[in-house]
Amino acid sequence: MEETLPLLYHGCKLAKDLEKNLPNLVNNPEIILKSSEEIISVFSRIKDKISLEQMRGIVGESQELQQQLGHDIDVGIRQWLKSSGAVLSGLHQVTPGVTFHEHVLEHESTSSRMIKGMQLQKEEPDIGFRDIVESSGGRASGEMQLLINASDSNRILPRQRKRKDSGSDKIVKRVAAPIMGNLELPPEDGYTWRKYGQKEIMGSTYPRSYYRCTHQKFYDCPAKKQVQRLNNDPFIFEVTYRGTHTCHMSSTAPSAAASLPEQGPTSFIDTTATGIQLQPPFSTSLPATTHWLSMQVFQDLRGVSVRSAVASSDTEVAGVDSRGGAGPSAVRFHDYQLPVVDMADAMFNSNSSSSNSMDLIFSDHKWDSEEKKD
DNA sequence: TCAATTTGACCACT
DNA sequence: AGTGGTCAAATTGA
Repeated sequence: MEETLPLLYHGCKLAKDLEKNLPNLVNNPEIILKSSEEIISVFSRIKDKISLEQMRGIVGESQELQQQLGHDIDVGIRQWLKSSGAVLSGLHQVTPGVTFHEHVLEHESTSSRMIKGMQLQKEEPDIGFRDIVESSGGRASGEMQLLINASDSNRILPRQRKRKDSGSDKIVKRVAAPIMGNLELPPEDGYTWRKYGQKEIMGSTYPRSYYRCTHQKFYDCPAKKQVQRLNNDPFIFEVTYRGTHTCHMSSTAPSAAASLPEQGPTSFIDTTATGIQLQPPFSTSLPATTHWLSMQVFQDLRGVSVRSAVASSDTEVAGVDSRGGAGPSAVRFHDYQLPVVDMADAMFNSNSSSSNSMDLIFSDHKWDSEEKKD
């Protein structure tokens, strides 16, 4: 963990340098792109390291340094949030996200699968969730099919139920609860989900919630997820993903998302003719006309999520959801992501002389080389 | 009015 | 028989 702190400072310095030189780089998108990629790479490494440390912490090691790091970042982020009008409330101790992957093996009991299949993310700088999924031979979600026993087919049933999907891959993630807003709500992951059930689980203090993709009806999207709080830490959600989103594949589908939750934090910046388009680490179900900047990098660092105070472009979060921000899902979405204009303004708006947002974010740190230029 | 959530019941699975 | 996943009617809210 000790080595993470200098890395974090390094990443912050890179971001600050970019901000400082931005006026000179307006006509050099290539340099901006390269610099941005470098920043992302650094923070990605930090995230991986912290996730690994967090995993170790869960199994018993000290989290003092993480808390110290978290405090340092948290102070700056809180100031920034205040400056950008975000609502801050209910701050509590959170633990940065821990990523697991479970490749389910057949003919094993659920509990044994949970233990045997769980893989700690490798401590390699740039390995993403996608790598883990692919290397484990993840299968398509088409396996989530309706199976009816031959003997059952003769029975007169009031309704047909899908067979429990015990054989398909599932991905288990542990994510920190949002530190703001409704703590009862599960963390957002960029997709819109519809809750279809809740169940008390034996041995669990908290009930398990069942969600399926909002677009299941229209696009036959089989993606599902289960969300459950941990017994010993109610601020950590264990999210189990099943099935792969197919809703974004349809030409008429509302999203053109390229990466799935299962495919992990392959964050990148895509500069387009219209400006900067940032790809949320856990994909997006956003229409192409909406540009968002995920706060995942910060959330993964500290378990921080942000409620956007700006409502522009907030409709059609899922494209099909004509109710836009009316539904709880959409509301939760805003707990998680910011419109890119806000974040871009915060990070790159060199004209904001009165309030330098980047300085607010990292105000508690002394930069090792340069003082802030007025 | 319509979509999302809640919740009791049903049913697959072990 | 117990547990967990899903269904669907009822309820809620915009």
